Amino acid sequence: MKIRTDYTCPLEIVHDIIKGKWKTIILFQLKNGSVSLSGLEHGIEGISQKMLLEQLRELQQFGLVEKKKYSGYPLHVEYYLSDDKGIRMIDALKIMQQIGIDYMIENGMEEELKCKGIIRG
Amino acid sequence: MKIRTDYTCPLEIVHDIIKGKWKTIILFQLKNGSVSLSGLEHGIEGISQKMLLEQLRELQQFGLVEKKKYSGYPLHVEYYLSDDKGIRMIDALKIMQQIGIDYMIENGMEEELKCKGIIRG
DNA sequence: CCGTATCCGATCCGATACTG
DNA sequence: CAGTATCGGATCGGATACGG
Repeated sequence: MKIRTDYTCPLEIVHDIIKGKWKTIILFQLKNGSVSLSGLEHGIEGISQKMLLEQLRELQQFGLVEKKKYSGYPLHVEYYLSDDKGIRMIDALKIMQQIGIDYMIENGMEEELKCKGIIRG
Repeated sequence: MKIRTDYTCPLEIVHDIIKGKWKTIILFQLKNGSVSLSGLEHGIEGISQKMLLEQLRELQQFGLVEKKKYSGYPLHVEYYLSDDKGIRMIDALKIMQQIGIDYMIENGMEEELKCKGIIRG
């Protein structure tokens, strides 16, 4: 993805930052600290390596995620949220997640939440 | 759009709620009170009527937006944010908007913001 | 003014194969 | 373990025409 330089509205950027099937999930996976690529791949059910890397690259370009490489073999990198934009995006996503939880409860999908340990049974 | 009933993760819902090019912008247009369809169409540059109606319908299905019809001619309806999910989504979007503003400032797009009156020049 | 339907190009994303 | 490249089906979104 080529990053645009002609945004005229902050919400356009917001859309580009979070669009796609996986970005919000990837960000949430990072909210408790840095994770390796394979850790993310393992933690996110159904994602392909291609999508994971592609979306991580975009999140880095927008300054929400950073990467640290450790030298030596086997290769090892860690992805983590940036102090400013990344952390604040989590704050916003937590509000949205609660909206999603409410929606699930209102629409009879409470059991799935209990299974995942998101709410108490 | 057929609404799913098999969500297993609240963030999936979040994604469905905000996905698409226009949803965040539509929600923001409603943050100061109810607006008619034509008002929205006028206020959102570049949106087609088809997309506007389609996205409004989805936002209603997720419980973020509600609609009131006034009888009489010419036909008149007003769209507005729901007290619970709609308002809270705006809280989240405001945080995200600020991230977008920061991004624009950091990347030399400050002038556009001043033109729109989002920040002071 | 409000809302629906269809056509069609652009984009997204999953599968797969390959490199360092 | 980390990352790139390509192909093809599914979905998105703009234009346009039509109906209440």
